[in-house]
Amino acid sequence: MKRNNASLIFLFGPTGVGKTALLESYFSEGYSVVNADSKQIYRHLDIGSAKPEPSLVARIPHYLVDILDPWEDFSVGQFVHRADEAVDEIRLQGRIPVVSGGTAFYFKHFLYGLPESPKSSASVRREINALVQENGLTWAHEELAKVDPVSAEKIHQNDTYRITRALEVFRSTGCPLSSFSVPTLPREGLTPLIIGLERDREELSLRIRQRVEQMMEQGLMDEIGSLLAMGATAQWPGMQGIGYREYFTLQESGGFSVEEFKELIVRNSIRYAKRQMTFFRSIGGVSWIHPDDRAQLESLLETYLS
RNA sequence: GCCGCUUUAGCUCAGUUGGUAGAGCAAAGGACUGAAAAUCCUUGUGUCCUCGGUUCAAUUCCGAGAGGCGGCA
Repeated sequence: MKRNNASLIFLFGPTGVGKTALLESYFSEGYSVVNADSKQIYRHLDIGSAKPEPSLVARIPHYLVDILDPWEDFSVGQFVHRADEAVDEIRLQGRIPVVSGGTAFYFKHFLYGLPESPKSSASVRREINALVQENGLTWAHEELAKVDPVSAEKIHQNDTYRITRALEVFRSTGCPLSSFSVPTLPREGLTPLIIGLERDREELSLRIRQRVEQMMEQGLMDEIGSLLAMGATAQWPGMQGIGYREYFTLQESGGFSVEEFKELIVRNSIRYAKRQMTFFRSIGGVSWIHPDDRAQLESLLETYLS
């Protein structure tokens, strides 16, 4: 098997599809993994984020796992920069990088490159949030329409997140978000083998259910307990992850039963998996396979790497 | 056994003074310009429990039967 210096593999799929197991059996020899999962970058989120076992990480070098504390901010921009560095380093070692994870947004921008728009500013965002809080979302959308009619047209009036971001960009640059161009083609020299993992709905739901059960057995509650002891709040970026956020949601609404907690995690995971699939399907050039289809996977690798 | 209430979307229930029905939740589909496990959008045909009667027309009224809940025996 010849190793092309430009070789790069993407491995993605919805939560619970079986990415980690596949890494274990196919990519342990001569490969290094670059994590593309927005929650596994955080330390202390081991069980709830379904982080790979230490034994796997010991066998296959992993990059971008455990690089931040769960209260620290991260973004696609940082992901792309750090993933680029990781890929370079892996190649220097004569190994093949496998970008693996479930955050479709990260894959998209890694493949196409970042838009020209500026990175997010926490302080400006805070200001905007305060204004939105005070004057209401309708007002915010109208404000946006004044300074950036193109974005206002595209962003739905209920989409707090995107309205805030668009206003933030205008405030910090004086230019509308829509004036920054978005790349539509893969970056120069980037020709990865894109492997998408897919299972049918019932199969995936069942696996998600089993995995949540397993997380509870592994001590998800204890993990949350120690995060709380560290001062965790629902506002920590890491606490937005499924398996953690449900704790805060249920706390807020009063009651709390383990059964309820598990069911909520299962439901949110299944919904997330669906959103992931929608996003992944919009990425071009993907070879979709079932994780158990060894022959298909082997032939894809063979063809790509020779 | 008797009496009362109840049976409508996967679930909880509205509703039609008789013209074949609609909310919430669940579910399905979609979007994605540096927080993305985030944020947001769209989508409701279902023997209105069954059988019979009245009626131009019944899920709606009447009768019987069946299931559920409660009370009395």
